[in-house]
Order: sequence, then structure tokens, then C-alpha cells
Amino acid sequence: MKKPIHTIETCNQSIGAVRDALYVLNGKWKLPLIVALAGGPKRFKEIQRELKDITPRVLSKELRDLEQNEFVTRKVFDTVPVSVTYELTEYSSCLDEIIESLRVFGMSHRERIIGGLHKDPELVLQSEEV
Amino acid sequence: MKKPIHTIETCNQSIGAVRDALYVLNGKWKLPLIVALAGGPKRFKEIQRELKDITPRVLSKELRDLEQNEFVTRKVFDTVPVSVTYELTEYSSCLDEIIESLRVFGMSHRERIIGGLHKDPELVLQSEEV
DNA sequence: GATACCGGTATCCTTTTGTATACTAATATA
DNA sequence: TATATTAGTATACAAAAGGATACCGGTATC
Repeated sequence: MKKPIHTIETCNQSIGAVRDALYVLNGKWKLPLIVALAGGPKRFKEIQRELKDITPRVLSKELRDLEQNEFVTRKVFDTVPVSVTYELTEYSSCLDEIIESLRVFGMSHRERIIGGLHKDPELVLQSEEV
Repeated sequence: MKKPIHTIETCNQSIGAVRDALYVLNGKWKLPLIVALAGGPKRFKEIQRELKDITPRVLSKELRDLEQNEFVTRKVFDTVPVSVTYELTEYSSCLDEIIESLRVFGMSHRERIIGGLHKDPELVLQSEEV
């Protein structure tokens, strides 16, 4: 008899892994922030202007999160006044694949929910303009 | 000259799609709940017992979310007292692929963060036992 | 001298998310 | 008669995420 593939431990481990993955992208601003930085290094205020409505408090925290996940590097330049840039790392490109698969899934799911004349799509879909 | 692939609209649309996708799996209990139902239809109390610590209020809400996303069907049986079962739909299997890619990413990311002797992995990784 | 820019931080507040606890009505069991 | 079971709901609360606003010290511009 074969060993079971799904033990309680491996299963919980998998749940943890998926949760870690989701955690990396969680919150309102991670994705827009990654997209903003995809165009090259940017300065703090520059990002803040691009992501209309993000407060410096939140931006600062989101950038720190991405930095700790090694998706972003922070560079301080010795100018007056100091300038600080944030830049996506090489490693961050490993997000591309998973973001793409989330995108594909999200698009088709949205089609299904809207196309199926769901009673209240706004309960199901998060992004606006349903 | 070619049309740009990344216009502001398509880009925002993509962000929305990814956000919708993440929204489907968000929260503390969606994943454990899906895993619990992967073993076949289960009744409310049965699930509640399996997911130790989930309160009926939250379980009820999570099940409703999954139902509205068409990942779960609710069936009421005319027994006394009534029994109600929850079951994954065919459609829910479209989650498999994306959950698997999240799992793979999550595992390797966790390895990287822990293996890289990150100062405080608990700031970065969400699932316990870092 | 007044104002604006830079990269944030401090403090307080609101919204969202999840928890705790108690409760329902009908039936079965002890 | 007392208790447990079913599938939840009601009310109140705590914790987490995010927003609003003001502020810092140093320089440049008006």
C-alpha cells in the first residue's frame, strides 16, 4: 500500500505556504506599488504622486514590507537633500508568473460572475466598475 | 509604430483582476475551508468541528462567500432536524491550478527567507512555526 | 522672510475582519 | 425532566488595516 500523499502535516504545510504567498501580495497597495516600480526605480514622493491617495504612512509601511520580502531595494543617495530610490529586485521577477496566473484567473472569474447574471456581483468581485 | 501593450486602462484592469482573484481566497479561513470540503460534502457542524476554533458566525459567512463565488453549493435535506451539506462545485476545480502555483511560490519564498537568515522572518512570513 | 520640496514619523480616528457568547426551535436521548 | 443535537442568527467586542492631519530639519525658491 502506498503512503498517502496528503497527510495532515503536508496539508497544513501547504496551507501555510499558500497563506505566505497571499500575504506577500496582500493589502490594498502592494500590487499598484509593484506595478509603479515595474517602470524602473522611483523616489518616495514620486511614488506617492503616482499612487494617488496613498498616505506617506501607508506607503512607508508597504515599501518596508516589500523590502523585507526582498522584492524591493532602498537606496539612499548622498545629495542635499538626500534622495531615496526604491527599485524592484531581480528576485521580484519570480512574482511575475504568479501574478499572471492570478490575473488570468481573475479575468475569467469576473466574466463568469458578471456573465452569469449574478444577483449582486459587487458582493463577489472586489474591483470597482462591475 | 506598435500599439503599446500596457496602457493605463489595461494595466488597471489587470490590477483589478488580480485583486478579484486574491479576494476569492482572502481571509483566515477560506483555504482551510476549501481543503476541508475537498474530501467531499460535509455538514455545517461537521466543518465547524474539523476547523477547530472557527465560530459559527464566521463559518456561515465564509460559506456564503464561497457559495456566491460558485465554488460551493449548499443543499438542504428535508430530514428532521434538517441537514445541510456544503460541497465543492465542478467549477471550484479551476482554483486548483492557482492554489498550486501559490503553494509552490510560497514554499520557495519561505525557504529563501529562512535560509537567507533573515533578521526577523516572522515579519515576513505569516504561517506559524518559522 | 514666506513658502515649497524632500523622506519620512507621530498621533489619532475609522473601517474591516474576526472573536465571544448567548440564543433559537424542533427533536432525540438519558 | 434535563440535556444534547441540528443550522445557524444576534449582539457586543477586540484586533488589524488603513486614512487624516500635522509635523520634523534642511535646502531652494519667490
